[in-house]
Parts: sequence; structure tokens; C-alpha cells
Amino acid sequence: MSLPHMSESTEMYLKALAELGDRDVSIARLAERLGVTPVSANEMIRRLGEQGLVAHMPYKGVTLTEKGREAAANVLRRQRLWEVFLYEHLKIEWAKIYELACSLEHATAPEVTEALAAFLGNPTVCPRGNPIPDANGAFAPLEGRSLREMAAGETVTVRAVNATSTEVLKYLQEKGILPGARVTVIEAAPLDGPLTLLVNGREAALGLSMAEFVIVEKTVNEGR
Amino acid sequence: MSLPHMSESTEMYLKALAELGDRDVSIARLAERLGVTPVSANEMIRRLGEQGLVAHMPYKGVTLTEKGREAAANVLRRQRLWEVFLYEHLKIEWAKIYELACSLEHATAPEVTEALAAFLGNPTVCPRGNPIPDANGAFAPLEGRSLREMAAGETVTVRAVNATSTEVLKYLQEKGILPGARVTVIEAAPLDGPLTLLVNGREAALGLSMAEFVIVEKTVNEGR
DNA sequence: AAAAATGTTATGGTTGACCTTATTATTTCA
DNA sequence: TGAAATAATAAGGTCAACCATAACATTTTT
Ligand SMILES: [Mn+2]
Ligand SMILES: [Mn+2]
Ligand SMILES: [Mn+2]
Ligand SMILES: [Mn+2]
Repeated sequence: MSLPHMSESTEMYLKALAELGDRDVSIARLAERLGVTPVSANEMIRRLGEQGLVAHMPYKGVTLTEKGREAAANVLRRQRLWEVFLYEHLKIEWAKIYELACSLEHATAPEVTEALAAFLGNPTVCPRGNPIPDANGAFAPLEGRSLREMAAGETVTVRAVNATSTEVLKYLQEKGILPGARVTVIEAAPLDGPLTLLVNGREAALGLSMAEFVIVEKTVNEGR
Repeated sequence: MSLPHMSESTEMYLKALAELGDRDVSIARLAERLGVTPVSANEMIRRLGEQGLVAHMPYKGVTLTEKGREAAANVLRRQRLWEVFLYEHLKIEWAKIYELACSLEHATAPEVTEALAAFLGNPTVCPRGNPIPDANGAFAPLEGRSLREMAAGETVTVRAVNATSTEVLKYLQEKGILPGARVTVIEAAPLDGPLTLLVNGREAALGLSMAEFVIVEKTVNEGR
């Protein structure tokens, strides 16, 4: 077992596919998230297809194979374990841990991954609220809906933040939109305009493309 | 300040030069340590020269510039801090930490380096006995001589192990040739033959190319 | 002072992961 | 049902870091 070691680029493609929902992801969306041109993403997807990691149905999208899904889960595991370490032990700012862990993930041997997990007490959730796959790649897929879909008047609890850009994460951090936060939608502007939110007693504006990456649950009546 | 980010390859060349003594290192030796051909090392050294990181005097050797020395010290800092973490906190086998830390070192942002150092309590020595440069690149160059130069009858204390191959480190670990160990040279075979040592009451044979990487100090009479 | 060994440079390749600028195919929408 | 938008391919490059083989230069040894 244990593949001959994947390149950083390969791992990032697989991880991005997993983060984007791992079925029928358009190459354009993938390219955008990875910051490459669609042509480049297309080439790379062809290579990944040849290695049996993804299946590409032209005009439909890219889907991880079982092999690809496992590899992607392993990257997510490393990423999120490092996030826990950076946040809990090194006390690094929440908004920065994604990017910093994203470098470390590719340099982490299986032995280090497992020792790190043990050191951290086998956490199952990262500081951004996302589940950490276990050593076999299994994890409970995140429940909840995107904040983007919420209507005015609804009050929700933030479960996870799926954004990856440090800039976006900084904005969310400043506004207090972190896992566990209670958020009320005051207004959803028309024409795909921004949401106006109430977070921790303060108002915050949030564009839909950012709201998309905030995963929430309807707040069940659990006392105030 | 802070360079535009060096490639892993660049960092490894600089680190190897620092480990090999950082003045007048022959390209052949460098190539050997890095596992590339002399021609490849030559090309790379030309590139590093263009970037002002090394100076190459043909037929004399390669020497780090001040800029190169600083960059190399920073790589060593990251490498050795990770070694401490892997050994002390993740409880990874001594012989494996060099190689595992050697991957992590290139993926470690300055912010992580400094937070890690603080987390570890700003250690000044790694588990292999080598000094850890401070944030400015300063460190006490290792005192002591190579075990290779010792004559029969001498008793020495191991200060550091400069080997990098996991295989070699495993051998040394098995024989107990670790920092702090008391070693007596029983015999130095002629014709560059192996040393016979007494370590922890047991005999061990050690070829000169391995002994070269074991840095020792004459044991000062400090009790029996 | 040759010869041998060692070190350097020249040439020409490869590979992965990018790029741009067409061109062509498909889907979606007016 | 056509036109527009979107997606895919083709074609030709770049760049870093490797490789091998061969020619040439210097140093070391005999
Ligand atoms: Mn990454
Ligand atoms: Mn390394
Ligand atoms: Mn060339
Ligand atoms: Mn081509």
C-alpha cells in the first residue's frame, strides 16, 4: 500500500475537489480555487485521470474515484491536524492557520501524522469546524446549510467555515463569524446583494460569496 | 527583508553546505550528500552564485556568502526545532527524526518557526546534539573533534551526530552511539579500517565514514 | 614531466506544472 | 432554433531541477 508519494500539486487538486464537494466539480471552479487557468487545470485533471484518482465527464465535471477520495481524505486529515496544533498549541491567529497548515500538510509523513494525532488527543474537528478524517479516511460529512441560503429573520449557529483565503478568514474573524457564533440574519439584500447580520450584538455585512463558505445550523431553542 | 521564498532544492543545497563546513566545500562532496550528479550540483551552484548565495572558486570549492550563511542557518533552525518536537513531543524514534524534520523544514513559515521555538522553550540543542541557531542565525559552532581522529585507548563523550541518512542513524542508535554516550576506542584497524569501540559495556564496530560524523569531546575526568 | 585522477563546462535531453492564444464542441438561453 | 456563453482541446512555450555523455582544464601523483 501507500502510494509512491504524491506531488504537492496533486494533493492540492485532490483536496480542493474534496472541499468542493467531490462530485461533479466543474474544472472552472476548481481552477479558480487553485489559482490556475482552466487550461492548466484541465491538463492536470487529465494526468490525475490517468493515475485513476479522478474521473472527468466532459461538460459534466470532475469526480474523485475511491482511490482519489481516500488520498484526499488523508490530505484533509493532515491539514486539519496541523490546524489544531497551530491554533491550540502554537497559539497562532485563527485566520492564518489554514494557510500555514496548507504548507505543512504536504511535508508530513504517515508516521508523523499519526503521532501528531495521538499528541493532540485524536481530535475530530479542526478550529474551522471541519471534521478530521480518521486514519482510514472516514469522517462524518458536515451537517448544515450554507449561510448564503438563509432568509432574513433566521437565527443560526455557525458550525464551520470553509473559506481558505487568509484575507477572507481575517474578515470573518474580525466580525466574529467563527464556529459556535450565534448569527441572526437581519436583511438579505435583493439581486444577490449582501447579507446584513447581527453577530455578538454588532452588525456585519457579508457578501454572498463569503456567506457561501459559512456552514450553519438552525439554532435549536436551547435557552438564551 | 525576507526573501521571496526559496525552493526546497535551494534550501537543501544551502543546508548541506552549512553542514559540510560552509567554506571550500567541493562540488563532488556536495553532490554526493545531496544524491545528485556532480554536473547537476554544478549547475545548481551556478544558479545559487547568480543569486548571491554562494561563491564558487573553480577547483577550490564552494563557500556560502553572508546572505547564504544566514539563509542556511535559518533552514538549520527549522530543521532542528522540528527534530526537538518530533523527538520530545511526538516520541518518534531518534533515528528517524532527521529525515522527517527535513521535509517539514521547507514548509515552515517564519511565524510558525518562532511560535514553535517558543512552544518548545527555545531549545539550543537538537536531539542529535547540534546547536539550534537563534532567530538571527547565530549559534555556537559545535566544539569537538570527529571520532574518526581518535586513537586506540582514548575515551570520549559523544557530543553530536552529524549523519543524515536514516540507515546510518539507525545503526548508531542500535549501538548506543548517541549524544552523551561514553565511548572508548579499543582498536583502530590499520589501512583506514574500522574502529572497535566499547559503548555501554558492549563492543561495536564502526567504519571510518560513519565515525566521521560522530563529534566527540575528550572525556574530562569527571568521576568514574 | 607525463600520466592519472579529479573537477568543470558544453550539449542535449526529460519531466511536471505552469502559461497564452487559438479552435472546436456543447450547453444554455433568448 | 439560433446565438451566446461556457467548456474542452490543440499547439506551442517557459522554467526549475534533474539526467547522461563527452570534451576540456587543473591538480595530484608517480
Ligand atoms: Mn496545501
Ligand atoms: Mn530538507
Ligand atoms: Mn541545456
Ligand atoms: Mn505541449
